[in-house]
Amino acid sequence: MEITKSYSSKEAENKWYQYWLDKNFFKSTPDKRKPYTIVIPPPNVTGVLHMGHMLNNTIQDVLIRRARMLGFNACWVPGTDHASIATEAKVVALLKEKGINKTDLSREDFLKYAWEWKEKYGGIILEQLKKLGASCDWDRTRFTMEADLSEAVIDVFIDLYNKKQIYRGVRMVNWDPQGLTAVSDEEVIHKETNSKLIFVKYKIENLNSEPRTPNAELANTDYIVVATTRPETIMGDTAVCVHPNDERYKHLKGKNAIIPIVNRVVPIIFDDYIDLEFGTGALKVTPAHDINDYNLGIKHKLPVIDALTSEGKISEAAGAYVGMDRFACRKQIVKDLSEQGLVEKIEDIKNKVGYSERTNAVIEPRLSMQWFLKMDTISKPALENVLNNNVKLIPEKFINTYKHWMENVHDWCISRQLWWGQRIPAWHDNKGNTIVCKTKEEAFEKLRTLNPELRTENIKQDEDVLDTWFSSWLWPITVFDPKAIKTGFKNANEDLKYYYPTNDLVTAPEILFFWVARMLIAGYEYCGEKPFTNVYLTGIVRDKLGRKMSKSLGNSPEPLELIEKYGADGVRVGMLLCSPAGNDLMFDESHCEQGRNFWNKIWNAFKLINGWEISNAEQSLANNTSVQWFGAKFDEQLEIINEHYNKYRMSDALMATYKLVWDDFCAWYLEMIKPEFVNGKANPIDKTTFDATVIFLEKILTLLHPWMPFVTEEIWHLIKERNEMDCIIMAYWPVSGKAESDIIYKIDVLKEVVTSVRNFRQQKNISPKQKLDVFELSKTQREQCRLDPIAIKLCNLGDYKYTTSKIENAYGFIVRTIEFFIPLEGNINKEEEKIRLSKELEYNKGFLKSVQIKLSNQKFVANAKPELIELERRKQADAEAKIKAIEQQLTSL
RNA sequence: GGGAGCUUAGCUCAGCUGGUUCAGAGCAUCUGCCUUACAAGCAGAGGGUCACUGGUUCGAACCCAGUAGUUCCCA
Repeated sequence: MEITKSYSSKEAENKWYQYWLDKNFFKSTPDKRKPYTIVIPPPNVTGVLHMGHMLNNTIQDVLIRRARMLGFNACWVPGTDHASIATEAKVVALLKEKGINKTDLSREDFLKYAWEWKEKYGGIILEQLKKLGASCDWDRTRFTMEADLSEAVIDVFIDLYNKKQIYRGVRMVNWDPQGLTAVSDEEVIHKETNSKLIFVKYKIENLNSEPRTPNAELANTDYIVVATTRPETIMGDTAVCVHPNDERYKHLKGKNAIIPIVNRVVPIIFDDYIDLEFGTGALKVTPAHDINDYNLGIKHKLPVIDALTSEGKISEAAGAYVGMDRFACRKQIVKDLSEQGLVEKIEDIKNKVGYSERTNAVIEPRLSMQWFLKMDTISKPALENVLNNNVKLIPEKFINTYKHWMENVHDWCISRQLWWGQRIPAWHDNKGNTIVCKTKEEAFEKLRTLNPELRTENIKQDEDVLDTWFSSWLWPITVFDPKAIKTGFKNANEDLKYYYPTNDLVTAPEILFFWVARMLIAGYEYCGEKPFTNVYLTGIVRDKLGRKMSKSLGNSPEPLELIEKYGADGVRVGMLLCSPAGNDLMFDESHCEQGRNFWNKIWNAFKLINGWEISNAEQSLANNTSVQWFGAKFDEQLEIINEHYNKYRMSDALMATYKLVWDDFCAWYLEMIKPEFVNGKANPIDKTTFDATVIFLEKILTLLHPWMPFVTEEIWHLIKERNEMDCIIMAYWPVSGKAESDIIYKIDVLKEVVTSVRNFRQQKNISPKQKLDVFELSKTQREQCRLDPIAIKLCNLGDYKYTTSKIENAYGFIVRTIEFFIPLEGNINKEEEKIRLSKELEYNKGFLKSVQIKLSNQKFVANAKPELIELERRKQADAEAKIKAIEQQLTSL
């Protein structure tokens, strides 16, 4: 077959991906084989492929392709989640461009737009994954908001409500004033921020009429100074709090303070919650706007004044600055207080401020009515089964973090004030009754027993939708059988019973709690079984400077452009070469370049083999040896590679494969058997060796396939004509024979001899074309002489000879304990040789000494394992022999 | 403030049960080669006080304690 000079990745990628689809190779249906299952972490439906996805999905594809080759029924389920906040924000923005306000639309109309948007733009990312080579069963593609998955979510809500695990209450929540919704604790990112700490004077009511406390300095003032970073909430203050043991403020017991600006009188309260060291030791208490103040407020029965609106503006209740934005107000109020002489000083401080993960708006603690899931009991199995290793986190270091979180888990705020999502199945009547059930009709029946005059138009469904994670925590169940929530796991469909629990989950540590922990919870709750066995946590993709790659920083390469440039295979290899599990990876394009160079190398190896002419000549002893050696080497490395896979050491598995192919196969094996050129024409190769080599090539291609699916498939089909279903994607993973270590050892020695000769050439500046003779000092002609022709070929030797005595005027070197000579008259600089040999002698003497020290140490001999002592003895003997040889060479100079 | 992890060659990382002079790999660098598969390549070479200080041990990159730097998680 005519082979193109270079491999066209783009052409091959399109061709083979389509071919795999056409032949349904990604498809999985339950059968007699053992399943191997992965559910994709559903990317956000609004998302586009970024480097994190590339890493994550490449790993999944490597695992699934290898499992397929190992003979498992491999099933990788793709899909997307509906991402309430992100999607709603996108749709709102799009509508705004058209001049439409969300508030002008009915819920139904808005959802119509949202679905339109989803159909048109959603799920681009799944198409992009195909470019990467992802072998998902696309027929199984799921979306968290499709009808039956949504129904499962609603069923879960009702079920948990009936089990009294879900409750509704007024709580302090993390409010996103831009997204106009509550977000969960996990969606708040705390960032260190430079802030101003304002010291504000609060006047004390009627202090002057009382006798002054003489020994307290501060008591001489008629005000108390409060330090705050949030002066705009002053209007919501309902107390000032100090520590009961604080000498500075003892005289203020029973007094009131006057809130500046609004001149409201509030009590001064005493509580040991106060940190004496922070600020002035006096705290303004704003129950509506700080969780700690809220708790203080409950304890001291303080009123709550909500001074901010949902949009983060000053509310009517504040009584001043009404309608002003919270940050504008902060500036204005400092200015106004200064003018009134009420600001004592302003300090710069660093504090942590919460930002919304979705909108990046500063989170506002806010009191509101929300739905919560109790986490204390329901989360127990999810913790236990990680601690007892039923579910493995890889790497293990994440168990600590996981344990800590699960032991201190907070109730989960599951309601969101949005429209895009599953609407909470709760129904409220006009008398304040609430019923949780699926339909309005059902709600009517139930509510009427509480409220006999009820009319249907007085029933309103709860306005909120559920947190997106409240859908995706069911993902490993509902992708297979959405009805299983209702029917129970025992009556689940064949798919769920076959594929569940899944095998591996590959995801980012960032969502260990958001998602992984909650899937475990749901899995145990609804299937009585874990949803997956292994959780492989990838690192975060960072740039060379260690910054997280992000759109806003603009430091992320465009994944599809990388694929264009280096081929999907090159990018896959590039990503995985530097990605230890659980550790971040510093991505650099040069890794992709290395990946591309790698497929190029394989392509060329194929081209070489493919170009050979075949003869019927008998196989030479040298070729026979070479074939035997690579067979053994392959088996040896295959076991190592399998071991790396089993321990999820992906980059180690890749590197071992890389070295087997590049070093052992290309650099050594092919050079050993490569036919020589005579008169400008390559000799033919004997058929036995050729056939063995093609089998080796096929075997290394199978090892490479999970990493580089496209180039391996391309070469697979160029090797020979194949049946249309005979594709490498479905080929069997090689089985390791018993690696024959004897031949490996012998070739290792040979390699050292070859390297020594090459080194000699380099040092002496002898052209590779000039033939040299090598003498091995040997009492007997050893059996190893079958290797000699290989050495002759690899070093371009005139001859490989044996000698029983030393050769004068020759360059000498020692491999293991064998002495070699390269005679080269007039070209040996004795002084140089002496220096070189002396260095070697010195090294070996040092080595011998360290061994002797060990062996003469009574405690070592008494405590160390016998094999170890035996090893040390052998080392001693070898070193002594080597020293003797070097000394003899030195004297002969 | 509480907790966890990390620190090994210029860079990115291995080093699994403490035991070869154990200090490794890949990339990068340097030197010599356009040797009819591959310059996206071949052949060689250099490069490190294993963060620091103590301790345990016959023996420590590895175990323990402390210090520094750094990252992450939680509040």
